[in-house]
Amino acid sequence: MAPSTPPARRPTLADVARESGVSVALASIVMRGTEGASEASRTKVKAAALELGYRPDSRARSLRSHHNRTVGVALRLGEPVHAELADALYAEAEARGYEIILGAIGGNRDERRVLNTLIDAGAEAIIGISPTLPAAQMAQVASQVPVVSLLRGYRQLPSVLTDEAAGIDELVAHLLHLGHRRLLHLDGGHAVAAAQRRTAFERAVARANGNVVGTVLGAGADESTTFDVLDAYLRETAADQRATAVLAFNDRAALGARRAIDLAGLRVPDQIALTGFDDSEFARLAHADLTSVRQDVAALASAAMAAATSPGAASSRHAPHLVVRGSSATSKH
Amino acid sequence: MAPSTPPARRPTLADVARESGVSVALASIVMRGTEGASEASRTKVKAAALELGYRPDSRARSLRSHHNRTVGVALRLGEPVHAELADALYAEAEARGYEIILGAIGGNRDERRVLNTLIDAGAEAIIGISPTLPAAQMAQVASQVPVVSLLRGYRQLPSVLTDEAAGIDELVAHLLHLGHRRLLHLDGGHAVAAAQRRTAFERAVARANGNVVGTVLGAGADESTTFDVLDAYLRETAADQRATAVLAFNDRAALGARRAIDLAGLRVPDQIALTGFDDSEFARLAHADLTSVRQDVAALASAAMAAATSPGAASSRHAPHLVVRGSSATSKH
DNA sequence: AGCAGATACTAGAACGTTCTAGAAGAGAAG
DNA sequence: CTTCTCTTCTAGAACGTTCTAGTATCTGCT
Repeated sequence: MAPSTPPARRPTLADVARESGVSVALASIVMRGTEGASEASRTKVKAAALELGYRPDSRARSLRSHHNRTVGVALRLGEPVHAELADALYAEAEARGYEIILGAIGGNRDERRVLNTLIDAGAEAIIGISPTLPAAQMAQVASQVPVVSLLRGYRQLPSVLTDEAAGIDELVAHLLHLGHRRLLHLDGGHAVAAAQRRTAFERAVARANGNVVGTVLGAGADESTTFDVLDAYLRETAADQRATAVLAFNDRAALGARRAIDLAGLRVPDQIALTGFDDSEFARLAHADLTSVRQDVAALASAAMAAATSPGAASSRHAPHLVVRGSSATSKH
Repeated sequence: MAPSTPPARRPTLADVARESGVSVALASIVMRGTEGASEASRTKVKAAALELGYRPDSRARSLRSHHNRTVGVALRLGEPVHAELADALYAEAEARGYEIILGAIGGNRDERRVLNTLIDAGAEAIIGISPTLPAAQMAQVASQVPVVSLLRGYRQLPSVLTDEAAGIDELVAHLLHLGHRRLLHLDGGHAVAAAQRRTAFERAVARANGNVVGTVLGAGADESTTFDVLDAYLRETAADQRATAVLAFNDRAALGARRAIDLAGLRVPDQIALTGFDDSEFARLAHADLTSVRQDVAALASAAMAAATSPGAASSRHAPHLVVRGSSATSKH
C-alpha cells in the first residue's frame, strides 16, 4: 500500500534531533540557548527546528523544569484600566521572552480557583490585578508559585501600586491653581483605592490652611450611586455655598456626576469643574472630555513583570500623572 | 537530626496512592471517575486525595492524554460584549467540568501567537471571539486542536453567530411601529458584523415598499467617526427631510451619535430616536438610556462550549432580542 | 608521547500523569 | 476439581522535555 501522510503530528524535540543528526539532549541545549553546544551544532539544530516548524512543548517543559517562561495574569474583564495593564504586561512579557495566559476574576467565580487554573496550566508566576482574596488565601497560593499583587497592597506579597496620594495631590493643586476654593470629593466607598484617595484629599485640603473648604460625600465606585449623591447635594446646597470643583472617585463615577451636573443646569467647566481618576476610556470619550489622573501603566507593568520573574522581589509604588482636559480647563476670559 | 518539614511539595498521585494503599494506576482511575474500581477503593482514594489536598496536574495529564478539560478562549479585552461572553463561557465551563484560560487578542499582538500560547499551555480546544485571522491561518491552528469561532463566520470552522439580520429587523419594526418613516443607519465600516447589519437594514427598508425612506451613511465602529458623520448630516439636512430615527452600528457608536444630536439641539427621543446594538455597558449607562439589541449571550456561550468540547460540531446562529429604553420610547402625548 | 583540562556531546532517569496489557481473585458452569 | 468469565487491580511504558552524570574529542603543555 502507498505510504500515507501521517496525521499532522506536532514535531517534537526528538524529530529535530534526528533531522539534524544530534542527540535529543544536545537539541534541548540548543533550543534553550544554554551553553555547551558548538556554534556548528547550534546552526544545524536551529535550521532543523525552523524547517520542521518545531515549537517546544510548554507542558513537558514546565513539568520537568518548573520553568516555561509563562506567567499567569488574573484580571477583571470589565475594567478599562485592567485591559490597559494587560496590554502593557503583554508588551513587557514579549520584551523578556515570556508568554502570558489570562484568567478572569470577578463575576461570581471563585477567585482562588482561577489562580489555581493558571498554575495548573503551567504559569510559573502569577500577577493578580486588584485581587480580592484575603491575605491568608493569597499566601496559600503564593506557597505554590511567586505571586505579585498589582494595584492592591498585601503586606506579605510583593505589591506594585500606584501612588494614589500623589495623584490626588496633583489634582487638588491643579484645581487650586485654577482658583477653586470649595472642593467636593465623591468617595469610592468600598473600592480598593477609595480610602487612600479620600485621606489624600483630606490631607491636601488640610495643607491649604483654611484657605480651602473640602467636603467628602460617600458615594461609590459606580455611576448611579455617584449620580444620586451629587444630585442630592446640588439640590440641597445654596449656589454660593456650593463646591466649584468636584473630584469623582474615578472616571466612571465622574460620568454619573456629569449627569447630575447637567441635570442641575450647570455648565462644565465654567460653573463647576469635574475630574475623574484612571484616565480610562470613559475619560477620553469626546463628550466627557474629562480631566483625570493617568496611572503609569508602563511602569506598573514593568515592575510587576520584574517582580514576577525574578526571585527577590520588592514592592514598589509608582507616581501617576495629571491629564488636563476640558472638564477643568480654565474658563476662557 | 530532627525530621524537618518537607518544603510544601505539591501532593502527587503517587502520594495519594501510597496514603490509601493502592497502586498509582488505580488512584488514577478513581480520580478520573473511569470505571474499573470498586466502590470501596473509590471512597478510600477520594478520602486520601481530599486529605492531602491533591489537585491533578493538568500539564502531566494533557501531556499524556491530550485531555485535561481545559479550553482556551481568545478575546478582545476592551469589548464589553466579549467580557459578557467570557463570563457566560466560564459559567458554561463550570457546568461541564471544564477549566478556562484566556488570551487577549488585539493591540498589536500577533493573534496567531496568542492562540499558540493557549495551545501550549494545554488548552485542548480553542474558542476565538471575533477572531481576525485569515481563514488559512485559522485552519492551520485548527489542525492542532478543535477551534470554534464565535461572532465571526468561517466556512471551514464551526462558527457560532448572532443572527444580525434578525436584530436589525426587530429594531426597524420597533421604529416603524412608533411611527418613524425616515430612518438613518450609520454603518460600521470594516467591523466584523457591519456588512450584515447594513444589508439587513436595506432589506428591511425595501420590504416596507416605499413607505419608508432608509439612508445609510458610512461611519465606523467607534465614537468619534460616528460623531463626525452624523454631525455633518444634521447640519446639511433640512429639518423636514431629516431622519427621525438613527440606527447606530453599535452602542459605542451611538454614544458619538448622541453627542452630535445633543449638539444639534435635538431632543431624544421626541425629535429624533436613537438606537445602538449589543446592549453593552454603554447602552445601560443612565445618561445614555439606549434602546439596543441584546445578543443571546447564554445561548452563544453554550453553543460555543458545546462545539469546542464535542467532536462533530456544527455551526449555529442565534437570535438576539430587542431591548427598548428611553432613547426610542414613544413620546408621551 | 603523555597527560591535564577544557569543551562538545550523549545515555538514561526523571517530572506526574494515563494507558496497555496482563495478573490475581471470585464465582459460575461443566 | 477444573475451566471459564468477569471484575478489580497493578506493573511498567509512554507523553516531550530537562537534568545528571558521564564519555568522547579536542587543546596546549611538559
